[in-house]
Amino acid sequence: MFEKGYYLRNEGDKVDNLMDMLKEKLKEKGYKLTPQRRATLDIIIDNQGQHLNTEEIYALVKEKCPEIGLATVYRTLQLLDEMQMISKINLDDGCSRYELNDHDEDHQHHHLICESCGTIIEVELDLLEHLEEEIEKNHDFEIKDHKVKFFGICSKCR
Amino acid sequence: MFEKGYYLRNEGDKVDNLMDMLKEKLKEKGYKLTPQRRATLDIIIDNQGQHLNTEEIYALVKEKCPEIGLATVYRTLQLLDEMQMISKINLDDGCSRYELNDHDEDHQHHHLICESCGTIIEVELDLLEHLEEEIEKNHDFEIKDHKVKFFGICSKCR
DNA sequence: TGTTTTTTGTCAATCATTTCTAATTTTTAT
DNA sequence: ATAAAAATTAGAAATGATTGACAAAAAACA
Ligand SMILES: [Zn+2]
Ligand SMILES: [Zn+2]
Ligand SMILES: [Zn+2]
Ligand SMILES: [Zn+2]
Repeated sequence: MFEKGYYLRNEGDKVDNLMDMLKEKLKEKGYKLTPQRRATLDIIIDNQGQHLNTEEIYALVKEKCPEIGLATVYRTLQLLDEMQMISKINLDDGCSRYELNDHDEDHQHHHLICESCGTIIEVELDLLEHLEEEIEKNHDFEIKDHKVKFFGICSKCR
Repeated sequence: MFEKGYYLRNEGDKVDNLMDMLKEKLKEKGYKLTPQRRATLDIIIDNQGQHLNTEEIYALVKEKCPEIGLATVYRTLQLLDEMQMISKINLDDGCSRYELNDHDEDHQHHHLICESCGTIIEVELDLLEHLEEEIEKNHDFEIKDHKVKFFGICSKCR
């Protein structure tokens, strides 16, 4: 179900694997894996689960790659999104956030957002697949992707 | 399950009903139902199902209320959202869109967005309630609201 | 090596949204 | 009713995330 070579043997392999995946995807479109692009993906991998926004990513990338420009980070994030390495998340807080894509198709996750403290809890929703089948039948609509957010109050805030 | 007086006898009653509802909600918070606020809600009611953005709403409101300023429309939409008369929709097209809330709690709808032609299809998802119960148990998270979007290709675009 | 293509950094422009301010309307107190 | 206080508004300016322009740098090509 997944390309050969993408099974991980240990944690260290993970970055290499994702980087190789990116390299391949870029090559398909005639793009190159530059140090800036490498550094940006590195930061997102290192901060998995963090839902960083562009400025935060920029600040972190700058530590390893001080000459990088903000526009490059914007361009790179857009590219990584197109290559489906990352996903853009909108929390209605006035900026775009990003997270590493889970390349295991069985485990797409979604977000519980606490309206009190802002905490983001990740939740896996396999159940949504049944819903999708139903919708595809009823509306003759071919579903490619979905975004689901739940708003409420987390356990700490009660 | 719903306050007395909010059952509709005919179509004409609908606007009055929603307007009364708004008036009450505003009064609770010490706000007033001004002509500008009235005109803005009117337009949203008249264009139910349209998912208008702020500029579009501004243009339509201006026809009936030419002296209104764009900033007032922004403020009013924010207020109507707070009062839960309307909902903000984000389709990642660079602007906020709004739609009238369905005040029948059994029929919250969600959106199928065609990635080819941009058509928005509305779909009712009662099934999501089971999911919510599950999540509330598993994550000890009190769900107040949710936003669900499905992306794909509509029947016309295939 | 010289030429072309891609990518980058800087800086300016864009554009949705918010803030500021003085004027207007509404409410409240006298 | 009249004056002071509070809320709301229009219009202009400011903000802030994102994008575009462009010349320089890096990489691929011949
Ligand atoms: Zn919380
Ligand atoms: Zn996440
Ligand atoms: Zn379509
Ligand atoms: Zn809708």
